Amino acid sequence: MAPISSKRKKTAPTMLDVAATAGVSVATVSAFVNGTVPVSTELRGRIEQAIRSIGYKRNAIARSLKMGTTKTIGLVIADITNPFFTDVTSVIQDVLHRSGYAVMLCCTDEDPAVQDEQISLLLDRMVDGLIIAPAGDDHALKRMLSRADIPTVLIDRICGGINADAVVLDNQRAVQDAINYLISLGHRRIGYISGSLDTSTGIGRLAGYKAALESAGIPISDDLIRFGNFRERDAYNAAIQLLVQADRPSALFSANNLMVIGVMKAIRDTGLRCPDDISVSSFDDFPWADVFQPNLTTVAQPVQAIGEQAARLILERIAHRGDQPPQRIVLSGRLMIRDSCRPVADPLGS
Amino acid sequence: MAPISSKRKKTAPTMLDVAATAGVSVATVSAFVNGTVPVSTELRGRIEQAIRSIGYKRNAIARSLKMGTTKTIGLVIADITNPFFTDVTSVIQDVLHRSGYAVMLCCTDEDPAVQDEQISLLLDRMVDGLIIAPAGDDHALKRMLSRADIPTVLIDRICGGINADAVVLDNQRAVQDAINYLISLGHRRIGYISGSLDTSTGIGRLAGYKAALESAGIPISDDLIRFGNFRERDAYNAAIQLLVQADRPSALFSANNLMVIGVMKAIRDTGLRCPDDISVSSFDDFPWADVFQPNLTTVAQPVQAIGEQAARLILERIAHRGDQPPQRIVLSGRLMIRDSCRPVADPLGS
DNA sequence: TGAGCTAATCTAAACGTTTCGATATTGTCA
DNA sequence: TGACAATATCGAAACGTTTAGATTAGCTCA
Repeated sequence: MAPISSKRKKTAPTMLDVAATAGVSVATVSAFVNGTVPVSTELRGRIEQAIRSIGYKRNAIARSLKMGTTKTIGLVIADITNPFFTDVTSVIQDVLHRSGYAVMLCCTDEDPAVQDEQISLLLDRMVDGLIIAPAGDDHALKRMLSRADIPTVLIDRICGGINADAVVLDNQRAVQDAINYLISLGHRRIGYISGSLDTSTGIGRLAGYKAALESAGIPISDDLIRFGNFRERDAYNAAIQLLVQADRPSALFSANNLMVIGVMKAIRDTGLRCPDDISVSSFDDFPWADVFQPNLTTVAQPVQAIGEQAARLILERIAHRGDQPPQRIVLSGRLMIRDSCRPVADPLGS
Repeated sequence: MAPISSKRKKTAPTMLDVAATAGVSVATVSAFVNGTVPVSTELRGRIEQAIRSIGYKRNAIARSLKMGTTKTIGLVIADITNPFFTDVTSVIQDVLHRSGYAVMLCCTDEDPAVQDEQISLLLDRMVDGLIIAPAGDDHALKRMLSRADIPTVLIDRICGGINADAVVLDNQRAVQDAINYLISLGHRRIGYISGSLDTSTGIGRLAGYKAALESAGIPISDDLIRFGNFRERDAYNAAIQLLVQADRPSALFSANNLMVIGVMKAIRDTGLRCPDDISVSSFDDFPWADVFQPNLTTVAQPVQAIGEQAARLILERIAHRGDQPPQRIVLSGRLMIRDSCRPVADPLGS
């Protein structure tokens, strides 16, 4: 007898198979597998044996369909290549896995259009919750979220009109501290490489810069503010513009980690040296910041706490849905003073 | 009339609802939504209208159950915090999304036990394929994979006994080139901070080191080889050991990016300076390597190509299952010479 | 005019679970 | 001994799709 087909469609064993070989009903198998209802030791043994012998594994898809829950969280960030998001992702992933949740990762590349697409993809797949670092202040996003009515927590950035839990930094205060430090070193012409003002972080950080100058009585000049859109390349161009000015700034602050690389390249390419010729500081810390020169003075974000809080919030929100009003958790940055900033040269040598 | 329940269980609209409001059967709706079978313009209009009016979205879970495919790929890596994996993840993510696949991310933290757990999680969720950078050479992993019979591609590392597609680097040659470069600068005592020999990368890179020394006629000394297990902290300790030796090495090579941070910290903490007192080179490049001092000489991996090939292989394997024998793609590293390595000091001043 | 086609639509059975309500099997007590 | 719980088990109906096969309507052509 020839085999029916050489390409046997190997179907994974199901509960039905287990039930058959153990001589019980599928309801009993289900009860045993999930421990929802007591099963006699007799049957328990037979089922256990059957499961082992045919190598049964519960099908999570079928379960999801029936239960209406996928035990999966969608994580939407701008760029997995950015160490800040990487660190946060790492801890979120860790915490959620420990609670039995899987994480679906999506990167928006700071583009609201692809963000909408990605979120739609996650919604289709019926994720139980969404953790989003929103790119831009997008209507489509708001509509989708309010429509889908899904537990959501915003991280890093908030978004007007989205009434969700959020964990963010006190960006204004953090930058203000950093700029105050520069001012305390005698800097008056401080260049600022800003992120996009479509994000709450871009706005908050710039506000911190302005507040610091203002309270020190230093006039705010648009000549000293350039936009790097949180990208290295744009920041490079922005920094070049500031550096070739006749009266160039004595210090530069970059509103995130990606941009400070561009800033340093610009400094190198204009033949300047940091910190000798110009001081530099930036938002976001690096693990190598205190080994490679110049040791950057940065604003470190509490990435561990951000990730933990985000994971906690989404789990709570899933457990209790709309019982409580949205929470907003505001954390503080920490100024890490190293040696990329020098006191401003005193022409009088006093 | 009081409402039945104030907590209306808002159920998402289904195909049945669409069918009802459009006055057609669900089969027709399905045909329209998927474009599998021609539908008259008349009904097409009615269905389109109905979908818009009740805000219908196809339920991907139900679809997956029926179709046996989730359009999801599991990505299993050691550590999302490592820039190498981050870069590769980013491009894999990108390519797969473009093909309509979602990516589920799991981190093993280099621990075979959690690796098994994570893969089991992914298998439960019926991912259509797996891209793995295996941690260790694990039986449980092999058993799971051969049992599950799922399209798999290995990246970065291979694993004896797993007969899957793979995209790896020619680690031996890459390290050999780097060590040859050090030798060409006159170095004879070259310290090596190795990764774990449970991984093919750990083995291949160490082999490169040894091969280079051997072909230069330099004796291989165990005193110059220490294990950093691909972690910063372990590498720090390993480097300290090498640096406090009476006859300390004149150059150090680190087998990955995480470890070289530890190495640099060790150099700093023993009061030495790179490259003046000691030369340093390492596997894996950094985006900032040419702006911060010392500008590290590194072996850059073609991360873009690795990610693209991995994504391509998994898609092909999903499309054609077991038709073709497993492919192994071997890419080459590139030595990026900067200035963390100096010619060895010549005591005779010749 | 009606047999034979084609094309569009529908009916109903899966996919692999969970779970409600029903049934069978005990043991307890009046 | 019969009524009544208390338990353990089972049967079958969902969950929201896809799709094979049946049905219907509209043609063509002998």
